[in-house]
Amino acid sequence: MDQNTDDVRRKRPPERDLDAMDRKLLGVLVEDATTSYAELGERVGLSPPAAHERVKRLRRSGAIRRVAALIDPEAVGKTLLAFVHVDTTGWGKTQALLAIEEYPEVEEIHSVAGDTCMLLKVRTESTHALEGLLARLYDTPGVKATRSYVVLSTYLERPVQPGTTSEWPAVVKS
Amino acid sequence: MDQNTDDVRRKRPPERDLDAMDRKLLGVLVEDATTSYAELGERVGLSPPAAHERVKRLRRSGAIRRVAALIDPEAVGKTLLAFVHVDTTGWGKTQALLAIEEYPEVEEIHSVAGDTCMLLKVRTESTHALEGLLARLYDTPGVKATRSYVVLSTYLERPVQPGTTSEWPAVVKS
DNA sequence: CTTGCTACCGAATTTCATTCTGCAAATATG
DNA sequence: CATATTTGCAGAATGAAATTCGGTAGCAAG
Repeated sequence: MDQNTDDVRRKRPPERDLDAMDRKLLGVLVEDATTSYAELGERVGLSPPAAHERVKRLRRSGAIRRVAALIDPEAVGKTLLAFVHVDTTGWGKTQALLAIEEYPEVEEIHSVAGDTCMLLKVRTESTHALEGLLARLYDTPGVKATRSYVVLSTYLERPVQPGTTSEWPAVVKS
Repeated sequence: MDQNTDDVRRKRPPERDLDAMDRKLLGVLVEDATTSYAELGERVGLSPPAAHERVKRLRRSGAIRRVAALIDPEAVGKTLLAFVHVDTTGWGKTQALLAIEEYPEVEEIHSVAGDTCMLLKVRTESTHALEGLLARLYDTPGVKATRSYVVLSTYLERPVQPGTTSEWPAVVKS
């Protein structure tokens, strides 16, 4: 086998679909990724090495993007959360978008269908800092207008859930 | 000095402010929480036990809420993301809110200031599933109206960042 | 029936998290 | 100013966990 440097993962995406066992593993790891493989295996009915093997595959396949420490925004002074709708002059990878990506207060950037173009999730230390961000936005070429929704309380905020088997009964058989 | 029951850290929240070193540690752990303490220490200029000690404190103090596996939504079939504005009849911990919290598609619930009451971030497998969720919302007591913004592309999506020292020069001296 | 492959288990190995023991600087105390 | 007291850290020792290593059962293809 010549092949370029034993580069194993010749095909990333088609790494087979997730089965119920994978979902269970993801369910545990989403809640607490520090769970030992011993306990992990016990929780889903697998030996530690088997659990490890599957988790390794989930990481390689990209189903698990990464493992991250989730920070309390308050602890780092980010006390203000807001959603900002932005109207721009163009679509796609515009100059405005490239600029906005660099702003550290911005956590999310989506283009949306509706009466606006872009939707930002931003976190700042104060209303004053938010004003500063908005000022920068209006100075950004391509930004026409913005509309902000300041969050008063957050009742729920959780990462992507794996979902249960019962949720996808209508799978396309192809 | 009477000591109240050896209770060391008598107060959880005021566990001292984060210094630059803590920020650096958080910066690394937000990107990859599987980093070993050896490498972690090397990256920030600390011995493995010292790094461990500080991270332990960050966990205890709540600055690190938890460590989680971040899942690729596509991998679990959640191909559709939308933000849903909801107008309700009341405020705060209403009956509607309690019901919505149970919907597995809902990732975030915020109450916001603006021309709406609540803002949801929801992820479903299809437009059809979104319709199902909206139907459930309208059946929920207290829900008056909804307005949805369907996400076409996501350009940026990252967890809470620790921020750099240079970002808070205007700290209140008290 | 044989071969090749996949997913698993139990045991062995190695790596790393965690603990322990001073030590030094900072801070408080007299 | 001198002396306790505390805090944060490094190096070594310990223990637990990740990871590796055969070996086996189930299954599809030849």
